[in-house]
Formats: sequence, structure tokens, C-alpha cells
Amino acid sequence: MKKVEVHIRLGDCLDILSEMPDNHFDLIVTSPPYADSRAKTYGGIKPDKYVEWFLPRTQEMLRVLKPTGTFILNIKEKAVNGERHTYVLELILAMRKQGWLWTEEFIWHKKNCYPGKWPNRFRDAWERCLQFNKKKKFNMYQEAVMLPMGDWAESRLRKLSETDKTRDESKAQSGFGKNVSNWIGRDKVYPTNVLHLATECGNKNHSAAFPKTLPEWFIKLFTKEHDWVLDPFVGSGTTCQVAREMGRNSVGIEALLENYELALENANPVQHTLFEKEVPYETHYTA
Amino acid sequence: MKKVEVHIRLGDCLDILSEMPDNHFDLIVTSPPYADSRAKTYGGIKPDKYVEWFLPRTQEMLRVLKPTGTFILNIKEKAVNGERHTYVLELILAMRKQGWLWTEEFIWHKKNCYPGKWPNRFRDAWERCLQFNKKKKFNMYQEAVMLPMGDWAESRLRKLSETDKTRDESKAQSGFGKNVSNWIGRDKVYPTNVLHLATECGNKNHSAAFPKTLPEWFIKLFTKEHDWVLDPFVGSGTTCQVAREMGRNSVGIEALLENYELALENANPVQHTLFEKEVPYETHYTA
DNA sequence: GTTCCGCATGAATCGATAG
DNA sequence: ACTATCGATTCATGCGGAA
Repeated sequence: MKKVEVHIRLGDCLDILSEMPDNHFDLIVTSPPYADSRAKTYGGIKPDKYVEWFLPRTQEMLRVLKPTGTFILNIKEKAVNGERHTYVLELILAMRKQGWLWTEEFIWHKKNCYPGKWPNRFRDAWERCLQFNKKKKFNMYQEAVMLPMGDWAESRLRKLSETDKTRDESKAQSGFGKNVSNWIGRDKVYPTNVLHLATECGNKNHSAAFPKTLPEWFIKLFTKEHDWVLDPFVGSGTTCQVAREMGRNSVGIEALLENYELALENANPVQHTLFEKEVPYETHYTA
Repeated sequence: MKKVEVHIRLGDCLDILSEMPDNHFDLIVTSPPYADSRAKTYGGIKPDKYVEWFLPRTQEMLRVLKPTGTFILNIKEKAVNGERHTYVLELILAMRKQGWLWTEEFIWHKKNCYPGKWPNRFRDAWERCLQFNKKKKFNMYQEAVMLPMGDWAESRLRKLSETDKTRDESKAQSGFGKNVSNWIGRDKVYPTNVLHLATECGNKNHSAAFPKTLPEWFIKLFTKEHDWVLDPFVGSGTTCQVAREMGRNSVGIEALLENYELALENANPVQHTLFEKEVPYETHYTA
């Protein structure tokens, strides 16, 4: 019997983080407000001002992250004036000057992206998941995210419709997390740095631009049970909700009161009791 | 009967391009030697020197590209010292200062890669295909790369056609047939900026995993027949080979004699004659 | 209980219109 | 000239109701 803590805090993460101790978190995973979005919360940061706005916050994140910890930043630059804006590129360069190591760039392939048609551009179906670290040696539990493959995937792939084949052969990989128990005992392979996840769209009230499967995958990969997870832009609480279900302690920070209350509701920040043998966390969530 | 030209040139593209006229090419598509690779050819450019080395060449490419043309740069930064190197990010920023517009970043998802992992890293299954333009208005033939639609309409279309067969055929000639044709017109969708292409693994020729499908897709998207395509690092000639098969004129430049001879062989740079009715180029390749 | 169909709904982007 | 707002475009997904 172990306790899992969930803390949801109201305020700008720049202020909240300043009260937190050094080297505390094993994983920071977040999807910050993109440029020109969430105007109510942060005043709708202009693309040209984005790096300047973000850097003080990454400075605090660098401080509160353990030396063995990882920072996953989910972000995508928008199209401005017919061009991709460069603020994400500049952010990476600036964060390295802060002391971050830019270890890897995962690609989140959004299977169901926003529709639309333009004369000069196709639909944007991917986002960056930038991995930053403090040290070259960090904790990584690669076996936790292994994919079932082998005969099952092969036969399944063969049975896919002709449409599926020509469009996207990733279906065999996209099911990670789903029905994991069915595949236990089968051959498994390591995943790649391309993630195939759908955004959870038609859900009741709020559509999750940040699907549970995204923080879930990185929490599996970079933490073990009872590690500490931080989301400095927790929004409706998805990261903390997933962390709790997986037996990880977490802190979520949200600046907008409306989202804060939603996060309280979703993440249920009461100290929970996990009876490990009866309910191992793996059974608590599904993809 | 129209002629398709293929020119293969031996030398550094910096020199060869300097002899070529302004505003000549409709598409430049290339996969340049990555940093530290192909040491024989270009002396093994160090990652830290990559931007400096590449910029004079993009300057020439900017000159020879038509104002309505597009430059597709397939590139991926390597991991150096446990970090992703930043030379690609810096290259994008520097090329914008040269006058290029960074219009889009396509992701090439390499589907069938060999398995493998590193202690701190999964297998790298994607590469950047950076799109640069001279002007905000450029030629783009989006219909040429449309894909079959998803399951939703596929099942509907199948049902309609079954109904069409088993039921009263006279209906097909009246209003009902129009409905069918409407659905048929809707059976294709525009793609996204994520490309799912397989690498040609068992390729005897070269280690360079530059599959024909990659230049093919961009040639379809950004050129029409008899347009001019340039690959300044043509390697074994793949781009020119595909261009010829698609009825586009092309110029390929290669600095290494060994590759140059291979390109001569593969791209068959004799002026070819296309009898359009007998062998429309569309039949030469598949998606 | 299945399977199927209709429908709403998006971290979007462009171009035109208005202040 | 430069910014703010609005309409049109488009498709994968899951829900609820119907056959």
C-alpha cells in the first residue's frame, strides 16, 4: 500500500515553480500554449515574442528537474504569412544556451488532424515532442514501451484493406497500449521515435488536443512508479490524471481558473491509495 | 512525341551550378551528404562546419530556381555526443537570411526500417523534407498526389456500387447515377504533410536510402510534364531516373566519379523519346 | 446485441474585409 | 501599411440512434 500524490496549483508556472525545490522531478512533460492561442490565459503570446516569454520558465524547469530527469516539450510552430515561423527552432537553440541538452526529437503523427485545404499547403498532421535533458546519462525504461509485433502484426498487416495499405501502414504500430494484456507473451519490439496517436476528438465536453496517450507514453518511458512528474501547463489536468492512474506522483500548474477547476475535477488531487497487488497501475488505463 | 532530357554532370554542384542560367528549374529536390558522411566525396564535412559549407550552394540554387519553383531538402541531423546536432536548425535560419521562404516541413516517416535501439535512444524512423520557396506564390499540383479515402467513404462507396449492380439498372442512368458519380468524385482526399514511404532496404546499389518514391512524390506535387528538375547531389541518379520516367527534364550533379558513372547508367541520360499515347508516364510508376 | 449511418467537432490556414 | 476579425475549406473520430 503506497500513496500517490497529486497536486494541482493555480498560477503562472514561473511563479509557482520558484517556490519548488531543486532537482525534484523525474519527468517534465507539457504542451504549452502555442503562439497566438489561449489568449485568455497568457495574453496570446505573439510568435515573435514566444522565445522571450518561454525562456524564464524553462530556466525554472531546468532547476527543478533531477539530473537524471527528462523534459518533453510538445509544440508546433504555426504558419505565419505563408511560412512556418521559426520560434521553435530559436527556442531549441536558446534552451541549449541555458544548459539543456537537446537529446531527441520525437514526431507525434496525428492521425486525425484538422481538416482544410489551401492552395499552398496540406493539412498539418504532426507535432514535435522535443526531448531535453540535463545530463547525458538519464533514466530511460525502454522495455516499458515495447510494441507487440511478430506473427500477429504480420498477419494483421496482411489483412488490412488496400486503402489502409496505401494510406498508412502504421496501423500495426498505432495500437500500442491497446489490449496490452492480449499480447503478453508475444514477441515484442522497441518502438521508433515516431508516435502514431489520434487526438481524442468527439468526447463529451472538451476535446483533448492533448490526448492521454501522449503523456502516458512518455511517463512509461522515463519514470517508474512513485517518481515525480510535472506539467507546468497542465490545462484540464490530463497529465496528472494519467500520472495518478500509473502510480506516479505529480504536480500540475495551470494559470487559467476555469482550467484549474477542471484539472481539480479530472486529476482528483486527493492522496490516493494503491493496493499494488490488487490493482497494478497497468490495468488502470488503456490507450 | 516529345523529348525528355536528362543531364548528368560530374563535379561539385557549386561549380556546375555557376554555369547554369537564372530561373531555370521548377523543382530542386535533393538529399545532400549528411555531415560526416561520404567523406570521400566532400572531405567529410564536420557538423560544426556544415552550414558554412552548404550556404554557398543554396545561394546558387536560389539563383537557378524559377520564382514559381520549389526546393525540397531531405535532411536529418545526426546525434553527436548524445545530442541532436543543431546544424539543420541553423541552416534553416541562415537560408531565410539568404532570401528563402521556409514554407513547410514535411515529415518522411520511414516505415520499414530495420529494428534496433541504443541505450538512450530508439531507432530514428523519420527525416525532414524541408520546403523552401522564392515567392509566396508557387506552383503546386495537389490533385496529383491525392490518396484513397478512409474506411468511412470506402464502405459507403462499396455499398453504392453493389446496389447499383443488383438493383434496377435504369436508376443508374437517371438521378441515382449522379449520386454515385458524386461519391466517386469524393473517393480521394488530399494528403497531409506526413509521408509514409518505405525505404528500399534491399537495394544493391547504394547505402543511400533515397527511395524512388520520395522524389517521385515531390515531382508529382510540384512539377508538370516537361518541367525541369534539378538534383545537385544526385548520387546514383535516382532523382533523374524518376524524372525521366515521369516525363520531366532533369539535371543531376554528382561529385564522386563512382557515383557519377552509376548515375549515368541508372538515369540513362540519352535524350529519350516519349510516345505519349502509347506510354503515358502515369503508367510507369505507382504510389 | 451487432452493424450501420448521421452528425458534430476540432492547438488550422488563407484570403478578404474592416478599422 | 499594418492589425483584427470572419467565412470557407476539409476529414478522422466517436457518439447516439436506427435497422
